[in-house]
This record gives sequence, C-alpha cells and structure tokens, in this order.
Amino acid sequence: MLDSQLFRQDLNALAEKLAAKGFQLPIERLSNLETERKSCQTKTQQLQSDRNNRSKAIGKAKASGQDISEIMASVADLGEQLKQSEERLEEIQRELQSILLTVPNLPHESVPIGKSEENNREERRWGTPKQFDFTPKDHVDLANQKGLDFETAAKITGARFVVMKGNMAKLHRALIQFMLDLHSKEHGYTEIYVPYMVNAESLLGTGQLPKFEADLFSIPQQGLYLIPTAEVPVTNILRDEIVNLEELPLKFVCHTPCFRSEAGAYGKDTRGMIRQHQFEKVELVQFVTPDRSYQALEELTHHAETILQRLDLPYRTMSLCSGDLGFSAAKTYDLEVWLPGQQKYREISSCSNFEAFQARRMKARFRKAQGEKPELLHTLNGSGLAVGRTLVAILENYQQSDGKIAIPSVLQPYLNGLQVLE
RNA sequence: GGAGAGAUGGCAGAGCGGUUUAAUGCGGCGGUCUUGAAAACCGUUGUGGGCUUGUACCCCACCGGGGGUUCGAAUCCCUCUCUCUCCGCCA
Repeated sequence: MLDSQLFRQDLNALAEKLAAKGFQLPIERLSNLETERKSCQTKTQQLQSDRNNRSKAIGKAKASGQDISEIMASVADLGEQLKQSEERLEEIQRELQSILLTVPNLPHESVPIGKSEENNREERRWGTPKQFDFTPKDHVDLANQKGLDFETAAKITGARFVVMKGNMAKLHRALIQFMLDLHSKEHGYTEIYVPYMVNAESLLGTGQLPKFEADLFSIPQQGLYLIPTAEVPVTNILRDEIVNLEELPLKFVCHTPCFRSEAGAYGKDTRGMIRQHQFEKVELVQFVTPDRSYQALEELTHHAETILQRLDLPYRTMSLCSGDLGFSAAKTYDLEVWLPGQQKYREISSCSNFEAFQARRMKARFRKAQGEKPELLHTLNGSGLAVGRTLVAILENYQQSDGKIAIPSVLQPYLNGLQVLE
C-alpha cells in the first residue's frame, strides 16, 4: 500500500507514475472521497469530544448529588447525530481503503519504462549455452523413464501435478538441501520453517489479496489459503511488530511447497513441470532499513545467482520494466536459466524490493533508538531457487548423448556420490 | 471432541459502569549525587489518526478481534479468535 498522504497531494502526478505500471488511478473519485473524509472526520471527532465532556459532567454532577435532568436533556440529540456521522465516516474510510488496497506499488526510478516483457532490460549473462553434438531433448522426453511421472499424478489428482520416483525424487530433494545449506552457511540466512496455510490477513499483508484471490487455492471451511509462495508466511512474521535496529537486517531462508491455481494460464506451459499447481521453492526473505534496501536487492539477487553458478547453469539477469512488474514490487530482477530443450531462457527466480509497500500493509516496523518513532521496514524476497524448474534445467543441460543425465558435482554429496541418473 | 479458566501499556500485575483518557512494581530514557560506576532520589517513558506549511498546543480512537446496551464501557451482554488446565483421541 502506498502512503495515504500521497492521495491527499497531487493526484495527477501520482496517476502519471502509476500509469507506467499500467494502472489507472480513479482520480475524481479519490479526490471527492478525500474531501468528504476530511469534513466528516473533523465533525465526528468534534461530536465525540462533546459527548465525552458532557458525559464527564453528568458523572460529576451525579456524584455531588446535583440535578442532572438538564444536562441529560442537552445530550439527548447528540447520540443520533454522532451515530450518523460515525457511520458515514466509516463508510468513507472503508471505500478509500478498498481503493488504496488495489493501487500497485510505484516503480523505482531505475526501472525501465515499458509495457511488456519485451521491454525488460538484460543486465548481465553468465555461462554459455552448451553446444550438443545431438539434438537435446526436453525434460519430459528425457525423464519419462527416469522417474518423472505426470500420468500417475493426473490420475490421483489432476493436471499440472507430478509424481517423482527413486533417484529423481532424491535429486529433487538434494536440490532443496543444497540450496538451504548454501544460503544458510554462506549467505547468512536463518533457516525457518513455517505453515503452508495462511489466513486472509497475511495475504493482504503481502499483497496477494484482495486483488488476486483467483490465483490462490483456498480452504473456505477454515478460512485459510494454501500459500502461493513462502514469501507470505515468512514476511508476515513481522506483521504488527516493531523490531530494534540492532536486529536488522533479518534474513530468512525457507523451503516450502507453493500452490498456485494458474488461473488465466490455461494454454501456457501445459507440457512438463515448468508450470505446476504444486511446486517446491527455496525462498529468501530480507527485512532491512530503507536506506539499504537497494543494496540488499543486489545482494539477494547475487545470492540466488550463486546457486545457478554452482550448478553451472547458464542464465541471464533481467530487470523487469514498469509494465511487467508485479503488483507489490518497486523493482524486480528475474533470473532466467537456459533450457536447451526449448532453446530459450526461462524464469527460475524473481528477486524484488517492495520498499515499504508490504510493510505499510503489515505494520512491520523498526525503531532506530529508544524513544524514537517507529518507522516502516523495507521488505525483499527472491526465489533461491524454484526447485522444480531447477530440476528441469539440470535434466536438460546435463543430458548426454546416451540419454543419461550427469549429476552436477555439488549435488553428488547429497546423493551418496551418485554421478549419473540413468 | 467434552469440561473449565483466561487475554489489560516493553514485561509483571491491579481495576470490574462515571470522580483515573489504567494504580503499582520492574525495565528503558534523562537528571541530581559521584573521580567513574552502583545505590538512592527526582522526572520521564505506548500506538495510530485528525487539525496545522511544519513544530508546539489541542482533539479523536485503541485494555485480544467484531458487534451490542448506556448520556458514559477496560468494566455489562452477544460473538469470534487465541492461550492455559483437565479428560478423550492421536502422528
């Protein structure tokens, strides 16, 4: 959420900035609501003040045994007036709030302006796509005899799920372990375990609600949702909290399954495990002071890149343009890994700085020193990495002419020294 | 699943319809004293919002969440959530 003060100033300037993100600000409606809010709030508070004073007077008069009928009469009409005023104010504020909750974050000044992913800016490339002396297969063709089983998953659940068996399942697990270990041992993240179901407040805090309910799996009976990313439970750890400056930065690494309905992606990536309803992800989350959040974004992105480098997977780093930025993000780097089966770079990580956007929704704050006013934190997160897609990248990049798949050396210790997946 | 108890400021803990917009203690911060520190003493110490060019002042809201009764609610009523104790069940 943006600072509500912004909506009381130059709405046209604000609207212009939001237009870069493809959002149309309802200027007239906002300015009308804001005008009415101001007069209604002032009036309501005046009435409340009146009521408080008269009620106190009644209390005192009663205690000293005086006649209170006169004061009681003077207060008679106040009640109804106050009630109406309070109800109207509440209505206005609810409306304002419901608009504010659907306004996306503003892009950072360093973000390229553009409409779609074609306008994303390539920041750097790492590694060279391997030249195969045969036609590389995609992961589905490669793995259907090696333990990736979409048909069984379709039977027991439905489309966009997978069953993994034997060494394929172990390789998948090894990736998770490798990523968690690297980030916690070398990058200073604290490993954390969280619930895979969250309440609506948490989703509101990180920005998935109220706008993107259709993308979620929900459990209406209990009023819970399956998490679409660990970002939701982990970031909400600091909801309604005030932390001390000395505790910052807070850095968490967390492995969870992620559940996404993929509504609106019906035709996309139907083959294989690029786009599943359930997938594993290792997520990096940071809470930092506002002055160093952009430095933290560079660091966090580098932490995610390190995984790809250690696995020797070629990738490129893209800076998303304004129109391609997510709802809550001020700036995002996507990491795209090379997939020989598709002859394309495909997203495998997304690293974002949300500035105070999520923190304001969550009331996640820090205090510089005893007695100082609390300030909003900046929150960041990034995949480090999406595990399913990393598995795909390994299968496709490490395939051999004999159809077997070499195991990256950094993973072998996690697989009892296994060198080849047959 | 059954029975009961509870949720108050950073923490502990009183208040159970007005005279307190929450007593007291601990902790934090500032000061006095001291070569310095401790102790003692004095003062101060929640969050959000409104008004305001900004500050100060002033005002409003907040005693787990929501709703109600009342001129007036931390206090009474309803409801939800969470915590604890006992019983049952259980990985």
